[in-house]
Amino acid sequence: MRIGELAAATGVDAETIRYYERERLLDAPVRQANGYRSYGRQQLERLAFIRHCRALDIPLADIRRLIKFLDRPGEDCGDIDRLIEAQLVRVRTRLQSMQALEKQLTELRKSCGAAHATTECGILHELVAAAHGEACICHGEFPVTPIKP
Amino acid sequence: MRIGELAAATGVDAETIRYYERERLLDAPVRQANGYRSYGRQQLERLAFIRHCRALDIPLADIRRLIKFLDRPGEDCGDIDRLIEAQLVRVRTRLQSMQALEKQLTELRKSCGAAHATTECGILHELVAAAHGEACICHGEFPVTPIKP
DNA sequence: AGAAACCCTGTAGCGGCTAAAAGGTCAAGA
DNA sequence: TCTTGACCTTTTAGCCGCTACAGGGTTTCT
Repeated sequence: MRIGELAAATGVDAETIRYYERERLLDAPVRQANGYRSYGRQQLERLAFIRHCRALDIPLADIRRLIKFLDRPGEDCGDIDRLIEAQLVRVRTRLQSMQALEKQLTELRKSCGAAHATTECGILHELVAAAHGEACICHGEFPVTPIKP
Repeated sequence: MRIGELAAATGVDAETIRYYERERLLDAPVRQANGYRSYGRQQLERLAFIRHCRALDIPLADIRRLIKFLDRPGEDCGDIDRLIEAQLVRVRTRLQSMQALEKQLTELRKSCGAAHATTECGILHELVAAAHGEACICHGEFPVTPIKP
């Protein structure tokens, strides 16, 4: 299997496959006489494994660790468990901030009334309000108080 | 106000402030005799505006556009409306994929039973299953079917 | 024979910072 | 006065996970 065929079989761009090789997630494959990469079923399965992990948004560094577990089995499963747990925590954290964001933007959009000149735009006014230190639906951590003169 | 004071007043790293200047989100400030940057209240408010937009995850390119609206008011508000709408769409899309991810990882974590050798690790088995083309909770788009020999 | 489709390597770009290197400036303390 | 240390300056490179060239070689189709 050449790289293009592997790409077609997995839906992974050929450039990305070469990138994974550079990043040592895939072993360097055998080369044909002309220098073309040649892949077998094992490499295809490993690539599918990588993409599956990526679909779970697991970082490449963690995938490298998981691959080590695959290659050297019989070791402690707890590390894998912790790795997945950490990923779940990351995802949940981002999920929460995304939810907050969605709420804030929905609120913000409401404030655009019928007016059509930017001077009267509720959205812009709402956004600028933060800069004046007014109470703001989105952004509380660092209220910007005017500097003493 | 020197850059460190502006940083302290807004909670924005001084490096980030210089970065915003390079990216032309902040105007180049007046310099003191010694070459130090000197900021006034206007710059502080602009920085707060930028950070507020960033808290809404609005990309820097869009923030540049919003700043233009601030500087040249009286124009069409519809553009602002569309910009925020687009941001809301982006956020909602990501929110949905985050939710799917959370579900998948929660499922995956369940599959780690009491076994503690990696050979028996349910998580690893589940992850590898994708590579064998088995039905998989997470990853359906490109089922990896073995290559014909 | 020539065009199109594939492959190779190496390098640079994306966004939004963050950090480090290598130096200049200034106020307070020994 | 000298030194320490906190600040400031610039330029440059790194992070992540790709993606997209440029500039070549090879193979396949017509």
